[in-house]
Amino acid sequence: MARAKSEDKRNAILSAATQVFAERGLGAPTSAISQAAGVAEGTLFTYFPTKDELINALYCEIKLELADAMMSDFPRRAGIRNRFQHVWDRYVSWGVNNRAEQKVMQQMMVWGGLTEESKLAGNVPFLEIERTAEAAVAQRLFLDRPLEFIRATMSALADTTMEFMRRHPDQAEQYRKDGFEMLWSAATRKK
Amino acid sequence: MARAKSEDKRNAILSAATQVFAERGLGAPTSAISQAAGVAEGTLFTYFPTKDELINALYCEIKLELADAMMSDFPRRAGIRNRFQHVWDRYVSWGVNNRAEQKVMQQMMVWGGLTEESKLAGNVPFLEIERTAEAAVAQRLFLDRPLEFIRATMSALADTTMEFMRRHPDQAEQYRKDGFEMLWSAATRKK
Amino acid sequence: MARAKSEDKRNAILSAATQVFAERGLGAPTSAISQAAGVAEGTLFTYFPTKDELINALYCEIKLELADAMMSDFPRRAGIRNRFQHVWDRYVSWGVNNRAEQKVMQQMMVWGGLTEESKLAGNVPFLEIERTAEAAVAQRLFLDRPLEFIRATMSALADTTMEFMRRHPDQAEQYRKDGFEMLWSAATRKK
Amino acid sequence: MARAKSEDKRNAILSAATQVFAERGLGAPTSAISQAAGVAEGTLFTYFPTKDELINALYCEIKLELADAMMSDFPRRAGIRNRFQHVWDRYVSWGVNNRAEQKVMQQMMVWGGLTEESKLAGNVPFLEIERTAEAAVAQRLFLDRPLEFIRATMSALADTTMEFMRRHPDQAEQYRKDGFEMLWSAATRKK
DNA sequence: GATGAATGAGTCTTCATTCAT
DNA sequence: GATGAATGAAGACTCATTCAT
Repeated sequence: MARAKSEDKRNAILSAATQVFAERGLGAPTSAISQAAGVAEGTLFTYFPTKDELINALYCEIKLELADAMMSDFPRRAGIRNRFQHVWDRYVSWGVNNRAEQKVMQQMMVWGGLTEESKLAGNVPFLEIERTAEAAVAQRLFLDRPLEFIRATMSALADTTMEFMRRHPDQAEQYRKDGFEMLWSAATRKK
Repeated sequence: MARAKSEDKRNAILSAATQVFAERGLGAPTSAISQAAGVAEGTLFTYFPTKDELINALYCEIKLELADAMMSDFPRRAGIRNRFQHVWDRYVSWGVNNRAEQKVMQQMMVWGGLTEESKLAGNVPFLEIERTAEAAVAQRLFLDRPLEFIRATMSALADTTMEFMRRHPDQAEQYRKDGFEMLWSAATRKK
Repeated sequence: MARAKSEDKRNAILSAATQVFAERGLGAPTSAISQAAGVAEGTLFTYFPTKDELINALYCEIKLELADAMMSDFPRRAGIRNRFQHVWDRYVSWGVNNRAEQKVMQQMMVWGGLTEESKLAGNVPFLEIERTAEAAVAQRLFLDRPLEFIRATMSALADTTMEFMRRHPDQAEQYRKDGFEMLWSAATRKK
Repeated sequence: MARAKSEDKRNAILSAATQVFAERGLGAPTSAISQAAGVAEGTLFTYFPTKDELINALYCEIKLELADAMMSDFPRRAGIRNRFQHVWDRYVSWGVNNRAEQKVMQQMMVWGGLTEESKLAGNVPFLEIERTAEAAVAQRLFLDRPLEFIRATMSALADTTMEFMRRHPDQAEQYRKDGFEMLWSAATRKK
């Protein structure tokens, strides 16, 4: 095979896309992305045949990155609360430190072009959390709600929490803790 | 005087914009909107000088409509929990019954072009809720968090709740109640 | 007849058109003109059925005004040089004091839409000058060139002269005199 | 490297613009130009980012072409009269043979969008004429008028002359000579 | 007659995608 | 594979003109 597709270039494009989309929205031109990535306009299309596929790929990529941040050192043997606490802490930290990624994520969620395939792929890395939640439901610790509902709730509370952590960096730690307490109160069964 | 600018036509355009944006995103062409509204392409621009201004106007309009739905019959004299329950019920009902509006709302929130003016105007009708929340904080019923944080949390939980009410209409009632319990648990101080 | 067309309004439109065209070129929208004239957009079209006809009418109007400035007090009985001097002085003075009109004139001359009719009508008031020139040619005082050529030359030299009078108001008088000398030297036969 | 920007294509566009503008005025649509140039509508904009910049570029181009026509074989060592005669002859010949360019030139002069930069660039090639005129003034051959005044006069007389040469091709030679005599008489000091 | 909202063809410009080099 | 010029289908917006009031 002649010159192989370069992983570096692919990453440069995804990374540029993140920055550009975060600043200008998903409507930003592909030319802005290729420029930011330091490659030619046409090159983008040898890595991603269409803009839509680029966005879908970026979605999966960010989800993977996020999963990596959330799930590394996941305390499989710890109690349920600690496992959730771990996930929560990692999630909001990631969001605060990766604002561009998080902004783009939000835009992708209201965008119309995500394929089912991408959505599914994006969820895979979070199965372990689902399993933990299932356990919590089984133990009658959590309300018996669909897992998706729990995930959506966590996600929503986390977004809000991140926003305030960013705005008030000096109280970030407090917001993170409070946020988790809110989540925990919301999710768990009252006696 | 010549034909006066018709309130009907203005509404037709805003209404068409809601449907079109909900289906195709804010990137949808203005021509699709004028067509859906049954007016000429140019007419749209006699009512809204630019697409951005149309979107901003639509934002204000929907916020107003939502406020109307939420705040009518607001039980000013009831207890705090009842007042929030009222707001919550109205909000999620509105969202379920006005999916297009709600979808467009979500898109506008991640769009980059809302003016500060629009944001301010959009918040005015919700001042009474803010005051109720202030009272709750003062009574040490709610955690002492910024009002904005409380609002954002409510908004986030409501969006999630609506989504599930729509997907499972037969359990809609249950989701609505549970959602409020979650909100209440999240917001109030534990003893 | 019901309300007659108002001469005032017609004049207001022509006057506004002069200012607007001078500032923004003949491409300026008719709406800018009607606004400047203080009439409704549609009103313009009851006085001038199309934009082209407005421009043509304006051409005639300005030519008439110019003729009036140039030919009033024309010294019919004076010598040829004095008669030309009179015309020259009046012409450049008018141009200096009516910059907008003169600017619009220049634009109309390179515009493609003047009708033959307008051009003819515009020339009528200047017949007396032509006749003077004819006399000068007959007396072998002027070179035997077409009258049009003489007029064009005068016009060209005058435009240049005006421009410099405007730029250097303190030497305006000098430029006017010199300009005439140049014209006279250019037009008359050398011995 | 990919296809390089083609000088040919750039020229085709400028050339097409000249024809189209000459026939329809500067208000002519860019689409008419790209069509006349045999390129896609979008291509025009890879060579000239806006219509205004196209017009400015065309202005510079035509001025350069004109300078080339006027200044080649310029008899630097000849007497002042001969040097002017050379310039005059070349100028009017160029104008007669390049009517479209000359027409467009006239339109550009009354257009509002020429940048100072373009105006300056357009004048550079004519510096040698300025120097000749300066010499003539120094020798007290020419009236002591600003160089710009002399240039404007020459330009004005030349435009008139060209017009008549075109209309009466059989007497073109005569008009050219007479025109120069007029210019010379106008410019030089009377004894 | 006067008004100004309504119209829709026309304008400049953008941009995802293709393809010659 | 990489490049960036070429393409042409949109898209937002303008404007001369019409016509309901």
